[in-house]
Amino acid sequence: MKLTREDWLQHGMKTLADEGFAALKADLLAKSLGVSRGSFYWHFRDLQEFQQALFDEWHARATQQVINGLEQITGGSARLTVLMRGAWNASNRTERAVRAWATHSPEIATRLEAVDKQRIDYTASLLRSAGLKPRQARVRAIFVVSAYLGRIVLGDAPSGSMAPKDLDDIVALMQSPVK
Amino acid sequence: MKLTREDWLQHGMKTLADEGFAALKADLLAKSLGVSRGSFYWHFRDLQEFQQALFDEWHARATQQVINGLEQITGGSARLTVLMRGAWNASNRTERAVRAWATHSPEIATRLEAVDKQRIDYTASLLRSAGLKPRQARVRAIFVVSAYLGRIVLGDAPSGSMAPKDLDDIVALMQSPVK
DNA sequence: TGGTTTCAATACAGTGCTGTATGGTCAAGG
DNA sequence: CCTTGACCATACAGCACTGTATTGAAACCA
Repeated sequence: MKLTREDWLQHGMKTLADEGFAALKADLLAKSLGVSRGSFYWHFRDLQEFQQALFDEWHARATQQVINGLEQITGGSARLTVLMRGAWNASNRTERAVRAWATHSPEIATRLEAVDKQRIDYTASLLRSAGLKPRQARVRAIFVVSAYLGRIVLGDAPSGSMAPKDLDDIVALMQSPVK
Repeated sequence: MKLTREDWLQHGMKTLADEGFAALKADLLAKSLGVSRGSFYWHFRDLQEFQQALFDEWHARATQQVINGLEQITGGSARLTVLMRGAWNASNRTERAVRAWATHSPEIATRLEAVDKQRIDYTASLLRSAGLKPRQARVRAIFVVSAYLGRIVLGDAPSGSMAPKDLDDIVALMQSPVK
């Protein structure tokens, strides 16, 4: 079976989502693709290169696309609502796996930190355009992004009981100035 | 050097906090204790037994003590404030390590889920006694606990810029009924 | 057609761990 | 003082994986 580098990455993404980072081994991937590791080491210098590439793939798909997509929506307030709904309703198995991955790979952890920072900055900008003062916007942005990340490590079970309506309540709360 | 089972667990806790779960290997622990693995396998049947015991140790220290300590404070509203401050200001390297650990050990993950559920229930009860309706209390409890967990996986860097005052603002927000 | 490039199979040595088997040491207590 | 039991060292086989070297086969191009 003849494969390309992209086939491997594609399969890597699926494996990451389905079985977690622990399955990102050359021989396991090769076995599940029905080839030998010889193929893997043809397309990638070593495991590290593969994993870096896979992270790039994820980052490109997930974060950038989300931000770009949101830019279409005009109102800053509506953007936060859309963002939160997407974040909390999607099952996000992949992001969960990436997070777990970062806990045992310093390289991934470093890259993920940058992504988180990006998210906080963006959320803060949305809150500012909803009328909050910069300082307050930043504090709440940290809180909101933390909640999003927490929801991911928490899994679907508890947060499953949250309806869109419940979420909107919280979004409204986070946008309201302190009394 | 003559050691007891408790010495091993103690050292395990320190190692977990300092170097993460990846350092919870029989031979690494033995080396850093200045003994051989023979000692380890004297006190513990296998790695799994050691890790289960270590988790119990953590759970006993962390969660139960926190809850018991809070029971001393009378006002439910004050409790939430105290809880949040403690959660957000402590560096919590250990809990971070435990979370990472859970991502690659199904046994630990299962036990940790139970702990999270416990935390949500407790937080919801605090919010109810602050005057929120049960449904709303539960939704916000999930959000608050998520934020706490997210803060842990996020690390200290971003949330370091949050003063106690900022946190109190958020606590007040979470306790206020939706307008 | 034959030669080159592109991709894959196989076999190998090496690493970092696990758990087990067996024997050694030292302190306490008859 | 000699034994027993608690504790540790050492050596071994095994497993799951890595990366490398070499050979093999198919696909494209001259």
